[in-house]
Amino acid sequence: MTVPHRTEALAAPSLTAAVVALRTRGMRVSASRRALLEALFDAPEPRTADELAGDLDLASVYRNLDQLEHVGLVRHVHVGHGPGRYALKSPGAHGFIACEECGRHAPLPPEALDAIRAAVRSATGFTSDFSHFPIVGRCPDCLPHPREEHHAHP
Amino acid sequence: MTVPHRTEALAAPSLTAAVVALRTRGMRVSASRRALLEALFDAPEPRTADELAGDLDLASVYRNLDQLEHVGLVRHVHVGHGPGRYALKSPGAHGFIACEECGRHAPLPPEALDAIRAAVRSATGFTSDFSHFPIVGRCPDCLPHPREEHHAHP
DNA sequence: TTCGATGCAAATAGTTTGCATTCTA
DNA sequence: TAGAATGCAAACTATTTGCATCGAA
Repeated sequence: MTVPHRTEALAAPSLTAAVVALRTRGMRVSASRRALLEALFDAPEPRTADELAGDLDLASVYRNLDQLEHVGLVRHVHVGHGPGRYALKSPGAHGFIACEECGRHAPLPPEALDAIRAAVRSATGFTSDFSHFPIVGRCPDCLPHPREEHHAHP
Repeated sequence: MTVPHRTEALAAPSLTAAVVALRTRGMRVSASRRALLEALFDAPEPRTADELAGDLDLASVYRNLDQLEHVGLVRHVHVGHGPGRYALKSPGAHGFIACEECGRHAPLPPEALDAIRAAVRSATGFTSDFSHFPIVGRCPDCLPHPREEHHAHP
C-alpha cells in the first residue's frame, strides 16, 4: 500500500524547495528541522505536533511549526476539541469540515467552500475560509439525532 | 444603564424554574449552585467558567456547568482560541459567529443561520447549527487583508 | 566563530479528578 | 442521615518560555 498522492500545489512543492526557501530567509536547516519537514511531506492529512514529533523534542517541534507557518510553508487547523493539526500549506488555503460526533475531518471541496463562503458573507457580512477554524457539525453517517447527548428523562 | 433584556425563551425561564427543574431531577440546590445559576441568568452573553465563578471554586463550577448542560439548562460554545463560554440554553439552539481578528462574537440571526445551514448541507451533506463550534472568520470591520499575518516577501 | 536551533525543565492555561468534609433533602 | 455537592490539591493536556549548549553557515 502506497501513501496517497498529494494532488494540489504546495507553497513548497518538495523538501528540497522547502529547504531552499528556509535558507533564503536566513533560517538554518538542522537535522531535526529537516526531520519535521519530512514528516510533514509524508503526511497525507493534518497531523498533531505530537504525531509529527517522533523522537524530536515537542517544544522544538512547536517552535518549528510556528516558524514554518510564519514563513508560509505550514498552516494549522483546530478540529473541534483536541490538539491543533498541522499540514503543508497550499497557496489557495483549504477549508475544512469536521464531524463532532465521529471526529472525521476532510478538506472542503472548492465548490462547496465557495457556496458556503458566499452564504456566510451575504447572510452575515463575515468572511471565512474555514481554514483555521473549520466547519464543525455532523457528517451524514452521524445523523443529528436530536438531543442524543442529553439524558433527557424527566 | 440596565442589563439588556433577554428576548428569547430559555429552557428554564427563571431562576425559580431552573431550581424546580433541578430538584425534579433529584439534584440538590446548594448555595454555590444557586450562585452559579444567578450568574448565568445575569449574563447577557456566553461567559467563561472563570467569569461565572466569582468566589466559587473553579472545579465545582466546571462540574456544575457540566451537569447543568446534561440537564439541558446550559450549553457552551468554543469561540476560537481561549476558554469555552457557557450560557443558559434556549430551546432552539443558537448558532454563533466569531471574528478571529478582534475576538468579537455574536449570535447568528435565525435567517442567516438557516441560509448557511442550507448551503452547508447541500454542498457537503453535513449538518451544523454552529452552536457548539461557531463560524469563525473575519468581521466586516476586520477586512480580510489577504496574507496580512504572514511576512511573505520573497 | 557567530547566532540560530536544540533539548531539557519549568511555567502556563484550561479543565478534570480524587478525596475528605459539608450540607441538602 | 444518606448521598449529593463542595473545596482543595493534584493531575492532565496542549502549548509556551527560559536557558545553557550545540551546530550550521
